[in-house]
Amino acid sequence: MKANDATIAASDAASGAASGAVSAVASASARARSGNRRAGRPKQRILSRRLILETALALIDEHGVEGAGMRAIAKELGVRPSSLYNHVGGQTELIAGIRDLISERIPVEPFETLPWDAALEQWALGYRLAFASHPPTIALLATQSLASDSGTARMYDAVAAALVSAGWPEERALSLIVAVECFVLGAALDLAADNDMLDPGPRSDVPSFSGVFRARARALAAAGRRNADDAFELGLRAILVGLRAEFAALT
Amino acid sequence: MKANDATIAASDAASGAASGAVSAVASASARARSGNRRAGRPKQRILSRRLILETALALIDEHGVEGAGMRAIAKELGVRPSSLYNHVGGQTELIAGIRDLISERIPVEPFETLPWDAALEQWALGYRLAFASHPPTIALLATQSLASDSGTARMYDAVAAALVSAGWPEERALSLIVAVECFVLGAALDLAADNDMLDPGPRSDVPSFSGVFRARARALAAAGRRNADDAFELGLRAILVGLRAEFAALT
DNA sequence: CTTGTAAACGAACGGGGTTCGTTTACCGGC
DNA sequence: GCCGGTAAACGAACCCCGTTCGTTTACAAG
Repeated sequence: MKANDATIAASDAASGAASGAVSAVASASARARSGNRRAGRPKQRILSRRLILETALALIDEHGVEGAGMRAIAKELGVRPSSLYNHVGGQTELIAGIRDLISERIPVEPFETLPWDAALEQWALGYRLAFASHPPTIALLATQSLASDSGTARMYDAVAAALVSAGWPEERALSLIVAVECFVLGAALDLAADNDMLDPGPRSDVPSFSGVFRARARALAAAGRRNADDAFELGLRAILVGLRAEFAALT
Repeated sequence: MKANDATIAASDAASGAASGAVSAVASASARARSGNRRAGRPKQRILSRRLILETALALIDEHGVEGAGMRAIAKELGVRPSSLYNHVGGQTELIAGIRDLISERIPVEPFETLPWDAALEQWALGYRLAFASHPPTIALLATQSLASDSGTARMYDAVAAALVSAGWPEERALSLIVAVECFVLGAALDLAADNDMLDPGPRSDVPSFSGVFRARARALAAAGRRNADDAFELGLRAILVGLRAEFAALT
């Protein structure tokens, strides 16, 4: 027993009576409660794996990947960091969970109705968009293996089934998927970077680079388009043209 | 003055006399000296910016990106962490330096002799290879802006000059470069991942995925090729086919 | 010889992920 | 209806990290 138990119990009783007033700032997703909670299992569950993952994702979107550490998530949920470990195994497992959360939002329905090449295009667009909404996760996704990542596996399954039934040989389908995925992930990284991350500035030792940079900036500004989008569309179109040619050469 | 100054001085004198025996494990690149060095400027320089960067890169290659922190670099060099800050501004600057080190090794000579499409292919191969040798840096590179990154800018300059003089419109050259780069970086990430990171294992809920995974594994094992290489070659070929078509449509 | 600066050390600081023991609530069996 | 086991919170550590700051020494310039 510690000396300040009385104080804690008192403050907890107060928060129990007037909890509405104390946690008045509670937002749509459970916000931090300023009143301390005393040790022991709470009367009603506070955390869940799902809630933790979604809070983490929200924090990433708000403050970037540095603002979404274990301690930050706990703070956002009005909880001690150690409590999180009752629901998730650790940070790497948490990251895997977040990735799954995002992967599930990539639509694969196009493969059910469209021809393989058009569906592939839609898939690439959706894939990039899903991660574009959460830029900082891309590096994490890319870094970490997705061994038992069920959501992502299911996505691959849908794509693979469509490609095979469209006529692609079984042993080539996965490389095709991975190739497109490489481009999409690279494009997502590009999207996460600063829009003028390539700006050579006033340097004079790279005239050709400065020239094409400014020429593109002018052209895209006139059309009201973003740099990254232009490159993505160009690349995706090129890949699809090439894949169609490859497919035609199969028969 | 602290209480244990005598001890430190004594141990230092000993290492001065028998330093050869103490640091017998010194490898080709300066390895850690086990004998303590006393405070104060050393008689001959120990560190330099270049040495730190190269040590960091070597450590990344050996132990991955987690084994290449400030403290680890210092240990490898037989130096205290704080000493590094006399030569590099911090970790982010250090990462930028490493990236520059790698970028400089991507050959751009092909653009001087080959036609634009063949040169682009060689460039992509060299680009991927340069980062493939240092997998963990890819995520770092992708994460961090390369504003005043001179080495990389010079690389872009060479590529841009060749494309424009080959007939590509100035305002499209950069998007072309970025598109190819997206694919290459994505492929490099793929290369950094586990070779069987996609292995669905014994799951039964993703039959098509399991099917194409095993079919590819069998086919590539028979041919003695790596998964990532197959996808990269397929994708690069496709992109080049598409870009040639785009180029032909220009005129 | 003095003075300034460069380059090392060593002790801290703040913040991160994680672990472990404690406390309390609930749930299922005697 | 008690009673033990388990779940879920707390809180206090632990160790690692990047970084800063003051100190100490070597050397070079006036």
